[in-house]
Amino acid sequence: MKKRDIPKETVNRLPLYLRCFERLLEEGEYTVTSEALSRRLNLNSYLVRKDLSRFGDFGTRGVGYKTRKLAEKLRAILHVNRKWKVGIGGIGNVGFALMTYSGFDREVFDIAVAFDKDPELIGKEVNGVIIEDEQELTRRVKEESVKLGIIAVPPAEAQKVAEKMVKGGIQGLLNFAPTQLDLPEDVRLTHMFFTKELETLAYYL
Amino acid sequence: MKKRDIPKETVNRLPLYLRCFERLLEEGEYTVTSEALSRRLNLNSYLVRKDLSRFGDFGTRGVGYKTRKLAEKLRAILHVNRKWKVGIGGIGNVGFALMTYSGFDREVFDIAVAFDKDPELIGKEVNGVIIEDEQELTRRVKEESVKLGIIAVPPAEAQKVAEKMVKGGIQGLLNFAPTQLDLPEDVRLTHMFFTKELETLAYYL
DNA sequence: CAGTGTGAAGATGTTCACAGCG
DNA sequence: CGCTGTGAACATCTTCACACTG
Repeated sequence: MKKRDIPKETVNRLPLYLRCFERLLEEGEYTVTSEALSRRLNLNSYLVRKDLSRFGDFGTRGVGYKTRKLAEKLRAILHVNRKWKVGIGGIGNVGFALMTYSGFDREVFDIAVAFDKDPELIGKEVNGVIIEDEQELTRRVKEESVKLGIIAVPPAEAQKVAEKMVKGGIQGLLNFAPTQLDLPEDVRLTHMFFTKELETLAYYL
Repeated sequence: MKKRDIPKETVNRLPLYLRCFERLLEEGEYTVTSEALSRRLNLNSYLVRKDLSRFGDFGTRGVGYKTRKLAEKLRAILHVNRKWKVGIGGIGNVGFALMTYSGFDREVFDIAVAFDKDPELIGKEVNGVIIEDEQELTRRVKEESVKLGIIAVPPAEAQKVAEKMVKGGIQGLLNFAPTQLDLPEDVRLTHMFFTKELETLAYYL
């Protein structure tokens, strides 16, 4: 089960499968076929089977997949069967929205620390978390063993804040600033860049 | 220049190239080589050249690309050399953050209409736009010829709101609700799903 | 002669057909 | 008998080598 052997496209789909199994469970469906799954996700059933089979023989021939079992397996594979502390840098509109976003499961992704450089914001509480001084970022992230970070500062400061996070021991970063970051190879980096997505949409219209 | 012939991965990179050319222009760099571009974007220079050459012979052999010319070409290719009206459904934390987000160029993506079903919000003004009743969505979107939409409502309502948008003539949708949408083939759909990205990061840690 | 543009080779990802198990 | 799991075929995307040109 070496991570290098799993296509990254497959990994990108795992959260979709997980969500689907969780929803099915809520709906009282205890088994599901690859065909039914593929219809829900707008994929091809061959692909669903290939993806899931990469991690083990989870299905039952002639029946399909057990929703409860698969949800559990996928949570383990994705490491979301535990709590991850998350640190946010920059509490502007985006940072604030993330701190108060109700879509996260706080038992999995727990926003434990938040930073800004604005003295007006430092010390304020948002959704149970006190905003701290950005100068303390590295120290506090290390202290709290935060491993996941979110960059929500303006583009000009993104690189600097990202470096502070990495220095604090952060291993995965979600970057909301519309700028490229130059970080060590071993730091996992994902971009969320609204404008880029709108531009891509505009291309096709 | 049929859209079908351009790999979608290339299209996904066009906004990155555009941003890079714009930045170079600001920095006073009037030409740039594929090699220098590729270093900025963490890509391979062969790929940069292949991507750009799909739309025409934009480069000058022995020199590189002219930043101003390429920025203009890319804006034309992406159709961001004009104003697009954008409609937002759902003014919760995410919708509000988007309405006040400073990263959009308002001359390109202009949030023209915003909707919510909460009577407390309807009639309020956010960043120059008055929030309207969600019941009016289809009519108003049609009236204003809005072609791009953003879904920022809770997942349970996303499908319904998306259908209203499509009925109003919207052709491209950016969905922030963590749920699959079932829409006509000809509506372009992109998902922005924070939790999915965090889960993918967690997988690799 | 430096740097683009491009056909061909290579890598990655998806679809298919069907063997094999419950 | 139905549905999974999987090698093989196919499609897509990236890298490479180099011809070509300003």
